[in-house]
Amino acid sequence: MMQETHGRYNIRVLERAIALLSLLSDGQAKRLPELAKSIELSESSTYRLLSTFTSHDYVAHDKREGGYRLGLACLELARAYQAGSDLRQVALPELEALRDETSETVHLGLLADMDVVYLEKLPGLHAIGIMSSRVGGRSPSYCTGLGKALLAYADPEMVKAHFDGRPLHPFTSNTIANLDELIPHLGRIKQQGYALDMEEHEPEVRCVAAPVFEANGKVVAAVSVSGPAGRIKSLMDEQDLVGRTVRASKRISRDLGYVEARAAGVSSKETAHE
Amino acid sequence: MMQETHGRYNIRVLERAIALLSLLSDGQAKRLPELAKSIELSESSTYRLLSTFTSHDYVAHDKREGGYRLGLACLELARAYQAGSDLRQVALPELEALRDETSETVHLGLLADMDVVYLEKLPGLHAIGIMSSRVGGRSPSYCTGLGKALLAYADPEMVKAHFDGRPLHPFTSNTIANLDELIPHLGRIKQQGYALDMEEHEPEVRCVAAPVFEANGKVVAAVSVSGPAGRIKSLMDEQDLVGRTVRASKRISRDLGYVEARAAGVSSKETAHE
DNA sequence: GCTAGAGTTTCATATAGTAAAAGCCGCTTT
DNA sequence: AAAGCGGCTTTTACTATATGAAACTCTAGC
Repeated sequence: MMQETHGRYNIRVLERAIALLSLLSDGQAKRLPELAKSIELSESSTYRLLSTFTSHDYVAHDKREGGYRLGLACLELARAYQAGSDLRQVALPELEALRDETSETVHLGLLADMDVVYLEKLPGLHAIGIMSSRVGGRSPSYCTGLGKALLAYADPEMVKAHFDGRPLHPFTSNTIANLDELIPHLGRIKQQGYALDMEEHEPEVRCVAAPVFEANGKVVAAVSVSGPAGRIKSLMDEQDLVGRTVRASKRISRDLGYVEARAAGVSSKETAHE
Repeated sequence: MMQETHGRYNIRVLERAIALLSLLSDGQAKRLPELAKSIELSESSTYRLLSTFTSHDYVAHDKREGGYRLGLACLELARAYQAGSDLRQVALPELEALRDETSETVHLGLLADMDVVYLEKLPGLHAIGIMSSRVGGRSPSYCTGLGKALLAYADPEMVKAHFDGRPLHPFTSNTIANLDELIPHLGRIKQQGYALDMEEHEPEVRCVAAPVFEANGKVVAAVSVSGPAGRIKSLMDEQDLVGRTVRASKRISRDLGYVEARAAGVSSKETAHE
């Protein structure tokens, strides 16, 4: 009657159970009393939640240093999620081709709560451990190639509403840390059909990104190629990196059932480009 | 009073909720009536479970083809699990070094229900998409390098009990598909400290694997290098692949706090080899 | 050996998950 | 079109079951 966490007719215990998983999602082992306090539940009840999770390996009790952590079943869930993802299945061959063409790191990502979440990462040949992104991990959207490509096609009102008031942290001197600048910038990205990240998140790292459309015409994901500023610049100048990236994203879109230019009037207003 | 699913004092709803996730873990989208039938719950209650999961993105409702799938939160959980895993953190640099030395695919895995589960995979330079293993995925243990290295150090009674009666599928003509052969074979692996997979799971694919010990002396994982039979043979003959693999696994063990030869009598019987 | 703090179990009570039933789409069928 | 169907959503009344308090165990530290 006060804290309407989410949804409308959800099951309480499950909500709390999920809250527990979220608490454990920072990777730190946590003790029972702390967890109980955090989800505002008695220790005995919290114990039973953890216990249930533990017997299914979603949570593990760390004998060594005490406390609870996430368990192996979490990994297995993710593999299952990926196995069931049409998008990933369809995109993978194109991503591999793009990586092979460029030798740079290729990402597939989507927007979740206005953050970028990485769905797939194919490390470039030279970039073994240097890129910090991880599949399932998040990055800010307003200052990354993937993020901007996705924001450009999101509902502008939603974008404004989300970032309004929220400070845009200027990671580098190139970061567009101002909503009034960002909005028209996104407009331009939508016009041209691709986004660039000119060292806006990390110095010396640049990136080219393009949106992926699903059959209903919505943008569901984006593809990017990123690497050291110098090499990305060369690839853009000499190898048509932008074109390659856009073409890869279009092939994925096509394989998802998207048809680019719907010709005549099936319904009244389609492809309302600008 | 009849079906004691697991544990002793677990929370019913959570058990059912977890059962739902398991059902969805084959990647196929499933419809409400089917799910309800499978977990033996009314559709309305099943709906509320799914609904709760959905509002937290653990489950997604597939508009296109109908039915429910796993959601994005599953991916994010896995990333969190990996972030919190000491083992993975410690092992990663060594795995990278091993991959760079050999240019072949390197795996880190552990035993779960007598199967191998992959914790990490670093694809070899030449083996882009050819190896089917995925992080979080499973493989049989009795016919893989990782699996045999792990089984060799597991409780022999457990191993026997698990495989007894269960047919060992002969994937290739080299597969040890017989428990009476397998047990002594595992004994030899334990003696020599490493395992070989001589095309026992897939033809033309060989593998060298070695166990990783944690501080308390238990084997928690294993490391492997695998690739095409010819290249693996060359690496073994000319580059001491076995030695490299064993040394990498020992470095990881050391970094986990394991001390190889405990000298004098702390307790009565330590390092009870054989 | 004693204390403290984490983890575990028990039990009575009321909360909250349950099934049934009815309503709501978006299909296909007639 | 209208009717029928199947998957999904919402409501309601009932009671199974999750809950907190309290008692208990276990380990580690003083």
